[in-house]
Amino acid sequence: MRADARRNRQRILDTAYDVLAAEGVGVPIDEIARRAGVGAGTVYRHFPTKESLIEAVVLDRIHAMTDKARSGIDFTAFFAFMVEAGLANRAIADALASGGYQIPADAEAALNTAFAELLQKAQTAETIRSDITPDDLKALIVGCVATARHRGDTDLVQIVVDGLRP
Amino acid sequence: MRADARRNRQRILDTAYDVLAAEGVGVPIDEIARRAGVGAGTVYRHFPTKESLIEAVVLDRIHAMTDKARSGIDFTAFFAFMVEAGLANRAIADALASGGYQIPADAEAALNTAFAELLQKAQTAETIRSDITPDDLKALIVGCVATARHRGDTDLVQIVVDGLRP
DNA sequence: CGACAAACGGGGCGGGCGTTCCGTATATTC
DNA sequence: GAATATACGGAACGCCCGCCCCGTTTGTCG
Repeated sequence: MRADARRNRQRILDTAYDVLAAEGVGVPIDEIARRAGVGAGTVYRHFPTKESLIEAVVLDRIHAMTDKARSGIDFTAFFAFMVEAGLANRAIADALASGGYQIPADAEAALNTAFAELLQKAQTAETIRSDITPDDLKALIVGCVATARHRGDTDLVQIVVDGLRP
Repeated sequence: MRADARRNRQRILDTAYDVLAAEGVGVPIDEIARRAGVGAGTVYRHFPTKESLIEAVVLDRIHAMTDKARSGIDFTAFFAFMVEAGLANRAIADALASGGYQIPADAEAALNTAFAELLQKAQTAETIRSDITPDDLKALIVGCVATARHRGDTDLVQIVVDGLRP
């Protein structure tokens, strides 16, 4: 692979990350190309469809979330972290909420596992109600992101966390 | 106004209600026109823009919500009713969540007042934490709709309601 | 029934956006 | 430095959708 090609690929990824986080998945490819200082054709050479570009960007965030869940973080803090991530990154929120973009199965499975372990630990420690499932939590996070976006802050997340106590 | 014009106007409104509820605001006007059995031109004669048609449909729902709030309903039931309404009607959910479509000021004010009174009563009766504002509640409803849509049911709403107790 | 205004329908226009194409430029190799 | 493969940019294409236009139809009224 030529050096300029590799450089451009990285520039596109970095720019796409910023623009998608700020604007969400509705942003035109031309806009990402313009801000990255390349032509639209160059974007399409590296990522065959718009969807594949978004997938590449989202995948990186999924990995970050998985790492966070495995880092020994406390459950409540992780919940807050996820909501912050959704609030800061419209593309992530869209991808999680609508399910329109499918994440590679192994990456999603890894996140799910790390996620379930964290929940299990919190339930064993009786911090969280035992009748909550990982799927429940994902749905609640999606809801908290919507709430936080509507309000502009994450203050109300505490209410949901309170409701999760045994 | 000619009889056929009035009939068509009503058909368009009824159809738009169904289609918007099912598909959300992204649905093309042509689709609404087709299902109503009229041409697109006819839709635009009655409603000068797409936005004005959506507004007309949403306004009707706002009135229904206001009536419900004034009906002496119990707070928790009203909360559930609002979430159900958002779940059943994507256009309502979009309109509430994004704020992209502005509702006539008097209709919105009436809903807000009825809403605040209901909350006030619940707080006086010590059913709901006293530090919650009407705006907080609206944001939480938006979040519950997102959660419910993601899950397909409203089971998790109880968690938020639990978190609202004093 | 006839005349006229009102309403209808759907083809068409314009703008936006995803995607492709190709003439040009540049990195690499010898 | 020449030859070649690789990559670049942005014009162009096709599709979708909101909105408009106008020839045709239909309701209304004397």
